[in-house]
Amino acid sequence: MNRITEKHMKPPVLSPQEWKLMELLWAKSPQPAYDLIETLSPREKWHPNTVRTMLARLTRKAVIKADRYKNLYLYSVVWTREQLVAAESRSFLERVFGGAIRPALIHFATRQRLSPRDVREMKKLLDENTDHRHL
Amino acid sequence: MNRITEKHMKPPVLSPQEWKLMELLWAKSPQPAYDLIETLSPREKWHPNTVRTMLARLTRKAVIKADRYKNLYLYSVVWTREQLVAAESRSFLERVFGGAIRPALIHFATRQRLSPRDVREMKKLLDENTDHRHL
DNA sequence: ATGGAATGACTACTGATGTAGTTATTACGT
DNA sequence: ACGTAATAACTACATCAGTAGTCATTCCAT
Repeated sequence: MNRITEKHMKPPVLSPQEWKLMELLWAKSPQPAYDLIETLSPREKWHPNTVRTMLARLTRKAVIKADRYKNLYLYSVVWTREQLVAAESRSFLERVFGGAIRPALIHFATRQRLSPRDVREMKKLLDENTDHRHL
Repeated sequence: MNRITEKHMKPPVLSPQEWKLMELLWAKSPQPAYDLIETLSPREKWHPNTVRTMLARLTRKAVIKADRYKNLYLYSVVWTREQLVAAESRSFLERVFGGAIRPALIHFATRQRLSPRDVREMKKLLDENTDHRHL
């Protein structure tokens, strides 16, 4: 199997299905294909080969790596969840909000009733991230 | 040209290139293909036929509509920008944050230094969207 | 009425994604 | 040492996105 693991690259944007697989690997890594299939076959109704194909492709794209152990591979993450979230967010902001965070924040803040606790937390975060040199 | 315009459907998720085209149509609608090509060919270096293909596909997907005028079509939007932003956001939240807005807000709020003005505005929005019946 | 430019329609090709079938390899139990 | 079950590897195929070439139609100017 191809094991290109070019580091110091930007993490890529993943497809919806790939995210589901990755969530499992972030929860526990490394894992053999078998375990992932065990989890995903019932939950997502994926054929075992489908899981294997996705693992192979993610490995080729160096999103995960595969270490041989006996007759099987142990798959592990290469990027942290945070790195991939950041990549996905950048891509999303770029497409939808022209790269600007402010309108995105506004969009999300106004889209859903937030509990007073959420609001308190958000305000705290906002304070911590205020740049007072600005303007 | 196919003119399925099934209304009362969920707006679809668009590709990055499609967003660029749509931005022009939201800025001015209707527009003939020619005008869009004029704008996009230099800016995005798209071949005229590429623009036409995208217009045809967007029309088939009922994201825009095409009204014949003489020997050409006038393209106009079917969905508001807000509706498409909402669809894209849902898809993004689903993939990356398991559908939860809170972690997304937190992610964006902590990703960038925000100006005091931004923070004031955000706090105002948060207050307006606090659901006091919560919890 | 006719020919040419503009426009639309159709076709094509590559790469990614989602899904899974088929074949080859390998490690382990007997 | 050998057969078999597990695993990996390879192949397949549809759909969509991105990009653009080619063929068909149509309107207008002469």
